[in-house]
Amino acid sequence: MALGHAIMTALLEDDLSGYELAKDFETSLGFFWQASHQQIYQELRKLSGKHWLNKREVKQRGKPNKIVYGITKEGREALAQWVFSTTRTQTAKDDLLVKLYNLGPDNVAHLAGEITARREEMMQRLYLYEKIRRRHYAAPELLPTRRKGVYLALALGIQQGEQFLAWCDEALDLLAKVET
Amino acid sequence: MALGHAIMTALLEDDLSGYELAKDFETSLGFFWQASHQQIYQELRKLSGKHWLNKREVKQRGKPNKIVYGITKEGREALAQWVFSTTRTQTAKDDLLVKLYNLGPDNVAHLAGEITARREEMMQRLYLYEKIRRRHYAAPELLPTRRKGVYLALALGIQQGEQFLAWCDEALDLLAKVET
DNA sequence: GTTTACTATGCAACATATTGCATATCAATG
DNA sequence: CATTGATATGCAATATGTTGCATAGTAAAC
Repeated sequence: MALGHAIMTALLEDDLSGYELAKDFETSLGFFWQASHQQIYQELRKLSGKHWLNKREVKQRGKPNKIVYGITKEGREALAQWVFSTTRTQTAKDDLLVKLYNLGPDNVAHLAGEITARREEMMQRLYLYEKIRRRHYAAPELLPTRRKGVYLALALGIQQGEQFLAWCDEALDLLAKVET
Repeated sequence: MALGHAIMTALLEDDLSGYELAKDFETSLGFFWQASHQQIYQELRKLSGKHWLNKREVKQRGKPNKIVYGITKEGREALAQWVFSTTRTQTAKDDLLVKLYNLGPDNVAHLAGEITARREEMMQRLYLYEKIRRRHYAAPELLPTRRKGVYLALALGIQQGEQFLAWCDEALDLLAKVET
């Protein structure tokens, strides 16, 4: 049950509501783990049922009230234990690559379009993550331990992202020479 | 329903049984799309129910008989259409990165171990994929169109893999300096 | 003052994926 | 001749994830 652990990880430093978590999962930790709000709300109820999270309602002005969750001592312990569990190697599924196996004169243009769109998307993500790195992770060796872990995740995201951009260029180049 | 399309893609050139598909999905196309045999058998029945695949039993000596599936004309058409469907951006979930967010003096050693194991795994995959590239995709520009697509998928796998190795080294280096 | 957008949470149905088990043939090992 | 391992397919239960919809408050735009 990794989603639960991802959520608890996100709650290590700040207490957050489901809505805020869902937004976070679109950025930051969400670079490595995505989840929709439906999943998050369900999981939050499960986790607080296990007493791994506690909740409290926060009244707001100008906005609907929210339910803010925090990680409990039991939660922290469960999370710490989970880190030691053996992880099955990641899944890594990507429609685009399956589609590429079906490359043909009729769909080159479409696939080139998809690759271009992905490239754009990745550029935007990279911009965001580079900004975070420059601001908070400029000197990784000097960071407190936990932050070093976050830095490494970020570094992988950035490096893979840059790699992906280079691949997009190579792919678009090759596709441009395909006869339609 | 991308699993079905991945299966049909695998059947584009050869007719295969569920068992053979499951093995294939551990290598080659499985680099980009993984599925267990249970999933594959179920999906095969669904697909032949839709007449996108046909099946025939093949009697074997020294082994149990097998059911071999082939893609039908309707299947090819559905697959060709699917390529034009818009793909939601990939999910990309990885426990290891979530775990890294939990880096601490108590678990550095364990996480370094996990990274080392991943590195090993990737080395083996890379060896396999480099071999395939050298043998079949040495001159990408000269390949027939469909093969160019396969080449690009392979190239991405290789490049991301090499990138990952470099990251592992960086990570292990940084983790080695963490006080336990 | 009505529409649009953002905040905030939730249900229900369905699709997909995982886990554990069951079955059966045959080859090779010991 | 009993065990192990590879081939080959399948069921059932559970877990996880997606899609579509519903509700409701408030702010800002038009």
